[in-house]
Amino acid sequence: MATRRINMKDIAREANVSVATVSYVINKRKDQTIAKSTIKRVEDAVKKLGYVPNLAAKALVENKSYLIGVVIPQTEPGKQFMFSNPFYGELLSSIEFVARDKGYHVLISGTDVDQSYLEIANKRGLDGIIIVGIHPDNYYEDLKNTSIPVVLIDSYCDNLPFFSISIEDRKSAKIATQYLINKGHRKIAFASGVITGNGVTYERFLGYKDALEEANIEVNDDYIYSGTVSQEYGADIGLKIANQKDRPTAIFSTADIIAFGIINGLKKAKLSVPNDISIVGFDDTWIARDCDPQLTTIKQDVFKKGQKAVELLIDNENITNKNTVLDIELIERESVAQL
Amino acid sequence: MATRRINMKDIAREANVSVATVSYVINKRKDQTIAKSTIKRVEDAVKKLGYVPNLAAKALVENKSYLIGVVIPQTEPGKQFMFSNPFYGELLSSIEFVARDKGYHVLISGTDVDQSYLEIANKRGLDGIIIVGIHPDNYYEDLKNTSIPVVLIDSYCDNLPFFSISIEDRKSAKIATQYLINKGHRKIAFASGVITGNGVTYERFLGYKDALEEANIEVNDDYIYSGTVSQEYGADIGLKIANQKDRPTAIFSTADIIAFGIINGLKKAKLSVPNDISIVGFDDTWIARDCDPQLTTIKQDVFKKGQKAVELLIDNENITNKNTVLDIELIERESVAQL
DNA sequence: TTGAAAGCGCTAACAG
DNA sequence: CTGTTAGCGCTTTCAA
Repeated sequence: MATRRINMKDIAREANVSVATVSYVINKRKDQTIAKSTIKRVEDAVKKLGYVPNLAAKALVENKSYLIGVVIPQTEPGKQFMFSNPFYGELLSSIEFVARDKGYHVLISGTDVDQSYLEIANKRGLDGIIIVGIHPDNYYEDLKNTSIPVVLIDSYCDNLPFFSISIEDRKSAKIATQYLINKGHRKIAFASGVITGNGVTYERFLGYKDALEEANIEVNDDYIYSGTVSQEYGADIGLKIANQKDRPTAIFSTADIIAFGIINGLKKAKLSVPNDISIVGFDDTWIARDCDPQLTTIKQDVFKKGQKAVELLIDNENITNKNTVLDIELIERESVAQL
Repeated sequence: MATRRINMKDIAREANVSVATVSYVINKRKDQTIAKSTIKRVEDAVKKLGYVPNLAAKALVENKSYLIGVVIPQTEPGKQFMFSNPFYGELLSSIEFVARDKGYHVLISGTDVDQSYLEIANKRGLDGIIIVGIHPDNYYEDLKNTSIPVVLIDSYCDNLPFFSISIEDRKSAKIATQYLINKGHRKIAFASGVITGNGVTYERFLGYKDALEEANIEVNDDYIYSGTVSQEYGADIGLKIANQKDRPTAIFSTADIIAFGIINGLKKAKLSVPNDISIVGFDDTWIARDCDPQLTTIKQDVFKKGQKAVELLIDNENITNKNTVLDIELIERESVAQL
């Protein structure tokens, strides 16, 4: 059998001090003054015996788990995380990196329809929860009844007592659309995932309309495509647009991956980007650079988004405004032509 | 301040029983016989007070964390998880799903060069570790010194005391290559990520050579492309192959995402798949279906791979052979032409 | 500058 | 069938 794990008592014995002292040394507590020599004895013992603190015990007494829960949207329960959109993978990556750097670890979960996430959160005594993307309303309802700090990423729920991190989705979409307008386009399509009231997609839809209105262009319902955030749906759109009677000359897509699909669909229909149709994407994930042509897109700082989320959870002492808004930037590449 | 969490003592008081009895009921212990009426009283109290067990306490006394660690390869520390290859996302998804179903949760980590993962594992008292992909040798060395069960996915380290899950990579690659040979191809290129001794890529390389040898085709070094597992590198290969003097007529790629890139690179060079060049991929991720043309590829059961990994960690009582080998299947689609 | 001891919430002998 | 109690490994008063 594996030998018993080394604990504080062992260190105390080895270093000829009490467990309290060991604890003080291990945690480098500033409010306790320990003799240099004692510190050294303890540290030597730790090294010699290979002591590693037991976080479960620490959690129990401190009532703090050093654990952050991240909820990732799934295509269907038990199926796949939405990593087909690279945005989520990049985000998770930055969350994990920043959390680990601060001594926290990341617990991931998919969503189950029947089981509330709250139970997991409470069982584990999570120190914070990061919810990515849109979820059913009752999901958020549940979460209201907890004292665990929650950060919503890419979800607009102003009335809820959660932190949120977002970009100016509406303005970003407006900028993207205006860019197209400035390039001489007036027949501009909108391509996105499902448009729901509390999601980024709706905001971006509003921004799209803002730009059109300001330019006195009427919104044409035939130019609105809304489905799933996938290259598959994008390819669908591409095909449909190619065969549309009064075809748009440009498309604003709310995700690079959709834009990517559109390009493929268009190619299949022998249309070329940007010669026949221009397109602007969103996110600036690696896909934008791997498209042919490379995608002009709205870049958001994914790393910062994850980083900020973790910081909000960990150092949320004196946060005044619960809503953090990050900057965006339009990256010009090759997918838009001047009309 | 948040009110104190409900604990067993509260339930015991409410239900007029002892904490031991509460524990027995909560855990539905078969070895204890409890009066129906008592059970009901306890369950009612649990519901009334909204009791949720504290896993940290349970972990402390049981010496069991119900936590499984998953190590995902990263492009660089602090950069991104390798989710640009959809395979990893799908795998993680299935691991999380199966684990949760069994009452375990999943802790994810990237890899740090300087800090051993072992420390995290020990601190958390992980019940199991799943290592995905290839890592530096010292990574595995560290892990040998732990009593935590380890499952290696897609890594060949026979001499190490770990479980492993794999497919017959060598045979799979041979099947793929033979398929190409049977279609009349003799100039067959090999495209992969870095080829290292303990990785799947090397095995697949061997399988590729096996098939060639059996067909008396000499291995041509000019046909071996080895770089990173990315669409970007694939696009590179595509371009290079297009301009190659004695161009191959077919390519076997060890990852769909590379194959996908190759197709794009080839297209850019005005070559068409499969008319000019045939290609077989590997994994059967969503990318294979989203390619144009759709990719003929080796399908591996990613869900089962994740599921098996979790099962090995949790129910590893009487496992006889440490190496689990899963089946594969060649999926015929549109990317290969008869010569 | 250090240590004794209580207790975090839970499980598991063991006793009744 | 149910309760008492001793820890699990750690932090933290409080006392020395």
